[in-house]
Amino acid sequence: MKLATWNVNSLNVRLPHVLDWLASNQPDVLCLQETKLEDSKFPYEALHEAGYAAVHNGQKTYNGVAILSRSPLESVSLGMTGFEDEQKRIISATVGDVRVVCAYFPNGQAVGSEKYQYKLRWLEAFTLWLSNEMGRYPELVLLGDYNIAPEDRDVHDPKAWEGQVHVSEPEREAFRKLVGLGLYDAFRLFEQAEKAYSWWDYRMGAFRRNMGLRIDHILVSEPLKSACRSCTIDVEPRRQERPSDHTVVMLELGGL
DNA sequence: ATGGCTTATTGTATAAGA
Repeated sequence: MKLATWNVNSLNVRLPHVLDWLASNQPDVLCLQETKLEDSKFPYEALHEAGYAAVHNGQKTYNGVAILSRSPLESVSLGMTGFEDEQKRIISATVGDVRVVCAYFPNGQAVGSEKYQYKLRWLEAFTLWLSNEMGRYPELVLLGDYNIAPEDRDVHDPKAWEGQVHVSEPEREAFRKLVGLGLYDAFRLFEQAEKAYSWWDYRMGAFRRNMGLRIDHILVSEPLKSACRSCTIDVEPRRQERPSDHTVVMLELGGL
């Protein structure tokens, strides 16, 4: 079973990229973030023609998450309980025996800002909610744009980024608490090349110079840990014309 | 150098992303 996550930064703009990527890579599941579409504008038909069922939790202009799957998506749920939020950041569904949670974590804008406070509150509520979900669904995968680089090795220039949003200690602590529920960063289960990132700023030729952050992650629950066969970042989508600023992270699970 | 790109909005400048 092959699962992947991709913050597409507008599915309206990136639908051709997504269709190309699906055709080339044939994943079983693809999670999308920042679709920036109302549900009524979601391209169900084009994805169906490509062989994928889809569920979407979207809104105009901002946020929006979707799960695409070649096999049926069951027990779909939108958002999380215990946290009132207008922002559409979470969608979950069961595929086979695996619970798939697709999330677009808040950006946080700047340390100390209102959006940063919202990010920390959201993280606390999300961790509590996910803990309960893991009780209900032991085989769980959490894929998405976490907007947190968990360690300095996930940052191209840790000194320049020190204390900034995405790497600040409260955010990293929240990430560790999430992992502390009994999850594993699938990317770090395997030997990886140094300077592996999933996002690069559009400006300053950041991609060309590999000035990036690893902020898109796949966490797996304990019962799935031994099923992990590989976890890789596919930089190809970032090389294309008119790319998203994020690229794809992929997980292969065996024996499922 | 607080810029630098990209996207969306009933736009022609502003907000947001990371």
